[in-house]
Amino acid sequence: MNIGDVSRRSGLPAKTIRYYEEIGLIRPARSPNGYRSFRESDLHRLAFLGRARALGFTIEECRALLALYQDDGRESAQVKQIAEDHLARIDDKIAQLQSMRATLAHLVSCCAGDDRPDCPILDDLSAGVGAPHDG
Amino acid sequence: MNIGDVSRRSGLPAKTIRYYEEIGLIRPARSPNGYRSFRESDLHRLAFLGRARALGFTIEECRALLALYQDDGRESAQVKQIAEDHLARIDDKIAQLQSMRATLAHLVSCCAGDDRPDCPILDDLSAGVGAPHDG
DNA sequence: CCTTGACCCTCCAGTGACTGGAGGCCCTAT
DNA sequence: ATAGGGCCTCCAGTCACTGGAGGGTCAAGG
Repeated sequence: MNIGDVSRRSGLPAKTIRYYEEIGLIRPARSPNGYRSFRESDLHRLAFLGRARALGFTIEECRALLALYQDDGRESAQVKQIAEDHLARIDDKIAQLQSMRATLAHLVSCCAGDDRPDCPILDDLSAGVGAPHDG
Repeated sequence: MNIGDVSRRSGLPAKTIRYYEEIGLIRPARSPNGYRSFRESDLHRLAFLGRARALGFTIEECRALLALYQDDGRESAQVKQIAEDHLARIDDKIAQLQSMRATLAHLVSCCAGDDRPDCPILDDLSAGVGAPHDG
């Protein structure tokens, strides 16, 4: 298979596949003409990577997961640890975004959104540093 | 004020403040010795930026918001538009993360996390591309 | 006068995970 | 011979910083 074929079958852009080779996540063979020549096992690895990335794992986590996947002597606890760490990160991010969302939604609901300049959003943003009021 | 003072008062790292100058968000004066010399108005801008960034606005949105803030002839609708676009982006991200979270939490709950190699997390990740099964 | 230490400066490189583009080779069909 | 699509490498850019090297400035203490 050429890169275009694996790109279509894995759903990953060719650029990304080349990048994954560059950082050592896959090692496709080469044809005499210099083209990358992918086996089914390469495609399988790429599909794995695509799923893991879609779940938000970092590249380094993907690398670790792939290594565990290949390792018959792994302990599922190692995999679970990676997944749980990632889950915790996701929860942090969700919490952060929800906090932003709450503040922002409130400000938006307070703003008339008309042709006048008065704007509670800007008022809030500019209210950070205490203006030195007599004292 | 030197950069260390505004850093402390705005909560932004000195590096970030220099960066904001580099990209034209602030224009502090200079002392004869070459040090940046910040006025209260610079600090105010930085605090504004800090708040806007904390709400997740991009730098370019911050630039636009600052411009509107300075513009007495603004219409609050312009501000609201930026905030609503951002709110929509946040909602997208939250939805995406929650979908990841759901899948991942399910997988984690299915994984024994012991010393044996069997792992539903890896099974799921590797189940992307149809293995050619007899036919 | 000299040193110490905290502060400040600029410039360069790196982060994560790609993405876009230039410039050029390969292969098949006409 | 040519046209087109696919493939190659290498370089630069994204976003918003962050770290570090190498060096100047300033006030206090010996």
